[in-house]
Amino acid sequence: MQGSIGWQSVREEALRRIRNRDWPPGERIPDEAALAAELGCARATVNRALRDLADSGLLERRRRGGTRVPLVPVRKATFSISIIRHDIEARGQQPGYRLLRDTLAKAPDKIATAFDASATEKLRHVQALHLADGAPFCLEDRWLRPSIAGPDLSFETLSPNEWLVRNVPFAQGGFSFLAVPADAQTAGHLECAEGSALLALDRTTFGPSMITAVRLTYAPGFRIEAQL
Amino acid sequence: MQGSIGWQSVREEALRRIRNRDWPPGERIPDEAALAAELGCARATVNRALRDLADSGLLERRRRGGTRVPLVPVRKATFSISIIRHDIEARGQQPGYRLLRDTLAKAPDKIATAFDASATEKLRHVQALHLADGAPFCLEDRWLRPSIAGPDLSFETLSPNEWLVRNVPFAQGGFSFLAVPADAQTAGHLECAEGSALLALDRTTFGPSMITAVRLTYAPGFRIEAQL
DNA sequence: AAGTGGTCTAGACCACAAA
DNA sequence: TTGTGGTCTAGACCACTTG
Repeated sequence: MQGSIGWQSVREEALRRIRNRDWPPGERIPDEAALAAELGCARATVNRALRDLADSGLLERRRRGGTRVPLVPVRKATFSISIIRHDIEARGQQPGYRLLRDTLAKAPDKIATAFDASATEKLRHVQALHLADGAPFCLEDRWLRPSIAGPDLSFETLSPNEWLVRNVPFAQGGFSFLAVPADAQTAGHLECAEGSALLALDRTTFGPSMITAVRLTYAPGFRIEAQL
Repeated sequence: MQGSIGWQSVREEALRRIRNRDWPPGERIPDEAALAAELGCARATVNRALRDLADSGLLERRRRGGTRVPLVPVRKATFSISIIRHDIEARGQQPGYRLLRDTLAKAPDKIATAFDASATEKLRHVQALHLADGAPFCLEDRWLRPSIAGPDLSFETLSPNEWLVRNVPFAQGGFSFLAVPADAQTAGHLECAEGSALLALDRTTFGPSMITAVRLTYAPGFRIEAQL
């Protein structure tokens, strides 16, 4: 190795050796000190490079056990979630928005349980449609703890999605993707046939206690894409 | 800050200040040298912590521009993709496998184009069913370049998924999630109603040239889950 | 022009797990 | 026990980009 220094160069060289089977799957590779000597850089630089590869699942590292090329690599993919309007703009389309419903209502058991809400407590239930170039893009069906977003906060022009991202950021949560058949109401809003297979994203957000639960149901044809 | 040292402690302290609005969205935070002095550690340690938060989308960093709490945080989630059998085992279920089809055939245009295959070239077409506790879990529908997996390689007992992960690792590729209605054949294999909404994962893998394209169609109820 | 993050270095100590 | 990665430190230079 003689190319320009830098931990990224070290990573690329290591990646080359992995793909090239110079370092076969299951085998230990030279330790950091040896690589540093061979490549003419500090051990910390090698460490940074190998740690990065390990984070990507292309290497396994263990104290005292050394670094190995895994027999079965676990590739990791990442995708970003933020403001729906930005996603639409990123597709080169004109975003639109329409509030469909904004009421206080008793949530279904599943939701109420997640909120740890009492049997009679009402939650704010908001439904809104996001549009791309005027066509339905995504149906937002959200339950909100009223103490987070009081009645004086209107979602007429600003979607709950965007308000929350801007005002209740940095919270914890979980999410899951699933496929759902379009029910009559959803089919109407998304202008598709009832029973259509739709991609949905369920998401919960909580700080000290539950803040919001939302299902985003996307119009037919929508894909979540990523690179390996 | 007096807790045990370590870059993770610095990250937690920074995270606390972000969530606590000590560092409000849009504002610049103290530079690395200042934080290092305040927290009583080296600048490199602060750097490691803040870089980690920036990688998660919780901070924005720019040379000369300083570090800021973003107005609209972009949360990043990661999920792993590897061997289907392992996923089933991780759910605490007994994995099973059945080969349904293994032929040489002309691929549909969309696939053939991805392979850059000539009009008459045939590709290996494999269909297999993955089972969890004996029930259908996932239908694997794969096209393979024959030069990668010759006819002497049988997929009777080893799924193409697993063979590829073990023998053609470290390749590049892309993938996407989508929802599809179950066609008659898929419904039969997955033992669900025709037209059911199913989660599918399309994936392409290529090295110097296209290696394989696969669609994994999951049984009803399957979810991809992740934490924020 | 100058301030800030990005990175490298050389050395050190520690934690962990394999031998 | 001992070798390996994990991390910290103090100092240095550089790259970018903002004012």
